[in-house]
Amino acid sequence: MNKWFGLADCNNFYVSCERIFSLSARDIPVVVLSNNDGCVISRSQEAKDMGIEMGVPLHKISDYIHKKQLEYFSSNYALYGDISSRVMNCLNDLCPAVEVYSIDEAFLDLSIIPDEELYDFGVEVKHKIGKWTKIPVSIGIAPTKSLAKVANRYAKKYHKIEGVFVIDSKEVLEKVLTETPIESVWGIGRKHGKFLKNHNVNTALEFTKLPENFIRKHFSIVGLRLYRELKGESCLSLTEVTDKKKAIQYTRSFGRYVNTLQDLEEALTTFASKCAEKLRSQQSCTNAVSIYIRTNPFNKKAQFYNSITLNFDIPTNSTMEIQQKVIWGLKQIFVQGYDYKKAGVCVTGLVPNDAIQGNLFRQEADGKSQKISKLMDLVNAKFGKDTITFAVQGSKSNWQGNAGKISPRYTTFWKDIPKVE
DNA sequence: TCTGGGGTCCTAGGACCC
DNA sequence: TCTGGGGTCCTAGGACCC
Repeated sequence: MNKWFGLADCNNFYVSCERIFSLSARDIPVVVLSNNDGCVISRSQEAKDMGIEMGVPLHKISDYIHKKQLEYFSSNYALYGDISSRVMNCLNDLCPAVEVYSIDEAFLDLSIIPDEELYDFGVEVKHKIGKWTKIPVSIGIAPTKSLAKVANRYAKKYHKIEGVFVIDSKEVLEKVLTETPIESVWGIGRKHGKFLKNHNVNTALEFTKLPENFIRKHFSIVGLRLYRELKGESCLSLTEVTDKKKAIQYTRSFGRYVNTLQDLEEALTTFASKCAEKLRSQQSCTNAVSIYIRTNPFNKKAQFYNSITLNFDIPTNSTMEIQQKVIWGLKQIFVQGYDYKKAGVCVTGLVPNDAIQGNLFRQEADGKSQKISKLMDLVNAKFGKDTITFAVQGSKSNWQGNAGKISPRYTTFWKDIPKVE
């Protein structure tokens, strides 16, 4: 039996989510912006055709917006997360095995599908997902994960109508690799792309023709695996169960400049609380918390960056304990006189709740703050996020980011559910 | 005026031990 | 004062991903 991997990838995912509910967004070019309405992170096909690049800042496309040639949305992760899980549920219903790879992508194990039925199977999956969720999906199918990625890109680029492409012969493989620029191969980033081009390697095919010694010499084990996968040898298997996260962070740019210790403290304790919530939801505790604050590198004013990492005697996921460390740490790194633009909290050294080593020299971690955290989770789950927060987190008004045009939480918040009248 | 956020994996190098 | 080699663990930083 041959091994077959599929890669299902939602087209222009965030824009497609917005278009489910916003009829007016269906007929004109649309983009979705990053947090804080900073830059473009998703584009409709029409927006791509206009020449709008991924990652351009809002102010560079404001002309189009003023002239009403382009519509934009602030990002709405509650919506995208919910639509994503619907798409993934469909894939789980339709496919033998699924690995959710990102919010808009999943690898499929299609080895049990007979070779001659792969293409039709892909088309069927695509149609059903379109029908059930209204999200357009492209599917690439090939003998390795890396080649399924290549096939997917090829489907999007050259077979838009059907949206499915199978690499099922040596001839097809050669043709597709010839037409795949090296820098668009999964795992080849900017640095490696440049290096390869300097060595006259411009396509994926040329990469596979390099001698193995060259790969070993200039790339890590990751590059070697990619090399073999592109030649058709499967090195990456499907992983269906996702491990717990090994680090959790929460960082944000501020909506305006912040220069007081108090505002930074409000922001960082809010971020700390988000990290603690995420820790509890995956039943982990953290050994250390890092925080940083920084000015805006894009302006010409004096720049400042500082960070600190603090360890816990006993791993914790209590909001209060993490906040206390953060407040103490901030006092160490804060310097008056700068315009701060961004800050972040990161918890690392995560361990499962049930594997915590006690510290002989300290009493069992304060059970009270654990109980308070749990209670807050319950209340916030029932009445909506941030129903209860700690006073130290303040009112957010001085630092919270901009989200000028966020769509309603159509599918995850009772008040926002569309009504049919 | 206005430029995102959250991850993973790998490697090199230092500290430490025997 | 000189002097070896092998191993582990941890961390910082790089590269990449979506």
